[in-house]
Amino acid sequence: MECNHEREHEVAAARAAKNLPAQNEIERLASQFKTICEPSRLKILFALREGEMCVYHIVEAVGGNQSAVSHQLRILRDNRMIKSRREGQNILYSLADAHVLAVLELALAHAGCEGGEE
Amino acid sequence: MECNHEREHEVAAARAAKNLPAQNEIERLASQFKTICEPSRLKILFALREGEMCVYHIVEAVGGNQSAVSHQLRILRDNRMIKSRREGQNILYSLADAHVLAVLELALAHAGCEGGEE
DNA sequence: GTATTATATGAATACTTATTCATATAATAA
DNA sequence: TTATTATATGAATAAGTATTCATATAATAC
Repeated sequence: MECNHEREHEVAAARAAKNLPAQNEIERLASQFKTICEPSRLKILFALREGEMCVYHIVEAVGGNQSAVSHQLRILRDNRMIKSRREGQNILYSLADAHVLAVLELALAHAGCEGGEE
Repeated sequence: MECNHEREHEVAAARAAKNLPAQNEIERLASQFKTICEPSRLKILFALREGEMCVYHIVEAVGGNQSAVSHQLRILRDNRMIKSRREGQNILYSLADAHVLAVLELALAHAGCEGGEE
């Protein structure tokens, strides 16, 4: 493989290699996306748009069983998508910050426009 | 599990359930994020910021072997993140549209601010 | 103290997916 | 036609991960 392209493309390739984000930044990005690439976890995030909720109510809102939801909450929390605080016997979860929502809404808008109106 | 919270929280849960995006929309979102949650694929997308490139140059820019890159290009293309056109023996790839870049840049900005300056 | 309720978590299983290797296709050159 | 170059792809393997089940922790009530 030696590629018979114009030099223009070669330059783009060299610049691309040089302008790639650092490996650790790429990996951080990847794990952020990995955190929100599962329907079960996306549902939790969308549910938390309504505000702080305990595990029981999250389960009610998104379906599934308590153990599965708890595991997913853990993953979301470890990846800083959500935060939690204890209140008596309950643990209340909420979105970590506005950025999370921003990415979701942006992607939602993108997904929505595949119908053709653009 | 019966939850001893104020009625306020119950209402949030009910609204959350009602306001969840439709299941098929959730799944479409999930697969979009799944498409970009792998470092190898993220690198390809970032590389293509510089413009159209053939497979050989993409391999040069992101590393790895040709087969692996081709497989990832396929996944990116099937999920409409990139598009391709043939030019002689080469296949030139490019970003599908500006939305892709927008999500990446937004996430990149988010990732960048964990250092503390917010 | 014991009982109950809310949540978390380790381990096992099942599912998904990335990567590699070998080979196929498709364009071009001779 | 055959040879070469660029890219794609099926199959196998290996790595990752979601879900379930059973159990643990932690707060509260008795």
